[in-house]
Amino acid sequence: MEDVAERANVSRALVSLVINGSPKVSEQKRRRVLEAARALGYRPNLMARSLAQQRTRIIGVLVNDLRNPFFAEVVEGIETAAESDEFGIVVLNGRRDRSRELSAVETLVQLQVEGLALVGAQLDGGDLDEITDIVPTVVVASDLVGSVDHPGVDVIVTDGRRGAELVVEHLAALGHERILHIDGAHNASAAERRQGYRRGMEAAGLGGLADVRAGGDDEAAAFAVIDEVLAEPAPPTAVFAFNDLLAAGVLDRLDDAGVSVPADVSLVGFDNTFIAALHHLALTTVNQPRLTMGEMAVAALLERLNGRNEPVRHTLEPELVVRGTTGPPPEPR
Amino acid sequence: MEDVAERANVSRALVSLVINGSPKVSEQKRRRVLEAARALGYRPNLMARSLAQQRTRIIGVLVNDLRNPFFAEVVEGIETAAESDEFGIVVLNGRRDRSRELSAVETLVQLQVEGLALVGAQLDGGDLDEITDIVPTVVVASDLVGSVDHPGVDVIVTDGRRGAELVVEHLAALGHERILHIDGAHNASAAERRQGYRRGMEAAGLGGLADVRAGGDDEAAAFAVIDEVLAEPAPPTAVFAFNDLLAAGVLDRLDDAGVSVPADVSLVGFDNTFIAALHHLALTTVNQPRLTMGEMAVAALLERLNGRNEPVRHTLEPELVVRGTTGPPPEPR
DNA sequence: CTCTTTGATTAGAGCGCTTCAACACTTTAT
DNA sequence: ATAAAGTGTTGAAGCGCTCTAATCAAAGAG
Repeated sequence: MEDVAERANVSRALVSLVINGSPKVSEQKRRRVLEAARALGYRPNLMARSLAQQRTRIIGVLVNDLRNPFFAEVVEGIETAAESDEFGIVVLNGRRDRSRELSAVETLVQLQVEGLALVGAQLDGGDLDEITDIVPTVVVASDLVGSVDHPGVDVIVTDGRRGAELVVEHLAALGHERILHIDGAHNASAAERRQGYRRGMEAAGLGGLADVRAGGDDEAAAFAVIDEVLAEPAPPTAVFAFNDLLAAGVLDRLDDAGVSVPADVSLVGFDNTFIAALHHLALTTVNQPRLTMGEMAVAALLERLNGRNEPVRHTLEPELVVRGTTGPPPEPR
Repeated sequence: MEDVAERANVSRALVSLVINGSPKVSEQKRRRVLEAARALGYRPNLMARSLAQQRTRIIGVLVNDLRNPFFAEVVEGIETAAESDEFGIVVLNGRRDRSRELSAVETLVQLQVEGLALVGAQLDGGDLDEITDIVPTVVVASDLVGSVDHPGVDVIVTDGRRGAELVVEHLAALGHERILHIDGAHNASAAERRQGYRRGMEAAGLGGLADVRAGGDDEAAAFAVIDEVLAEPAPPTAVFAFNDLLAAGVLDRLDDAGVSVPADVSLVGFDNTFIAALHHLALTTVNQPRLTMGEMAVAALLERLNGRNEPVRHTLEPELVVRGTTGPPPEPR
């Protein structure tokens, strides 16, 4: 910067003004400065700028698992929205590990991000106690334990309970009774969907048949469960998996076992990722409006930055997407 | 920091030493400082630290498209490797748009990243001319035009030419002659695969039948092409798609048209993403060792930081993964 | 008891930028 | 003419940290 100033015969202060597009700089000097900057290949140091300005215009994003297309798309939504408000984002990947999530959040805070978006995070409310008085935080696509009454945390979720109910209603209407739920284990939205599943079963008069088994968040987690239930005397006629990835795993395993879908067993996923839409899977699933979620997350953070102080909670409506993996149960023999 | 120093009755310098784990601090003061820091909820400001230290320990990652699981996994590889060398990464998403890539690179440079990893970038060599004298750069999973003889750029790629040849060899061996290639359009590795396809066709004595059509990088791009070729008098008996996503789109469209795979048409993808492995697709494809690629990318950057000056180029071997979408061509009627 | 050595601590400059108050000009009003 | 107001420019302080060189205290050597 020094060099640029010298070359353009102006002060460092003026260079700063030009770079930041201040209106009160004469056209002549502006040109001189810009030219000098170009000639020298000058690039402002964002670190120094942030330090001096006391703001970074960066939103920190912690994402549970980048490999899950659902999260990747939520992040794209966040990025797009942030961009149009002149914010940048820094994405850190928790890689399905809670302790990594914790240290990632710490890193983001130290980076002085102005807002924190936790996408599908597994943290619990307590982990955030300190954080939230420092930086506005929004939890997206997962419902942290304890975040409910956390005054510093906004929440953007699809109503997982309702989504799960829709699934059960759909399956029950088709005539299914033994509906198994393979859950998302430690995954943050697992509890909610589990609860919705249970409620749905009760509502359908199938409360006694409710059966939840521990899954996880990717295909592999499904294998063991499927092997297990197929060996039982009365295997389920329908499976509701925590998400599409898990459902894809279920589908694979059922395939291996020679069980056909939906003739023998119906299958439902969650998230409506592009995988579900592939014709060869044609997975019945529950849609979450991911781009909207990303946008709302950014909107919530900006409102906080503009002074809002009460927590906000947006619950979006899930939508059942019926494709080819659900049908009536097989005739009992 | 000031406050911490005061509370612990020491100088700011000592606080710095403690925070950075310097060995020459008495146990007593270390304790005092740490306690004061905890009590005050002190968090070092990474911006300030980087500015003072003149280093960031950050590797900038530009990724072509986060929604493509292939790239997401390369990024995970990079992140893992970086982490074990005590580097952090900042991921920016080009979202399939070259101008966005350009500005993302600019942002990363201004962020003072110590290394730049371009994953699947569409930039061309010229875009990087200025950049590479500033920061070590490695191009991963794509071959930028002009990067070949760019002394400041390292390259980590799977041999796309060879991969494409493997595909054609496989199809030709099965008896296919009319093998269509739907390419990756502007995608950076498209040219290489196209070339490999052409060579493979020549080698198999099918040079005259080589047929390349413009695709893109996701499912949608495939639709138009499939509609087009199916309407032609002699449609292909095999399709080699630029990547798995594209192949999934092809599969969908063939399905719609009542064309069965592999009985009527064989189909091959590229990348061996988890999608290809789903039993219901069982896509024959070409594997790229993505985690290894990520690791090698980081390794290359670190070598640069340690003084290496000649460019390095690692070409990894692709591997054909035969699954269920390829078989002999239908008997001519 | 003084002199050196060693180890622990600190003052202060500096990292690259922004920004505020002050300054030198011009222009307009009086 | 002079004062007031407006423009464009600049010097210098300060953002939160690190790090070198200097200082101080304690221990060991002579």
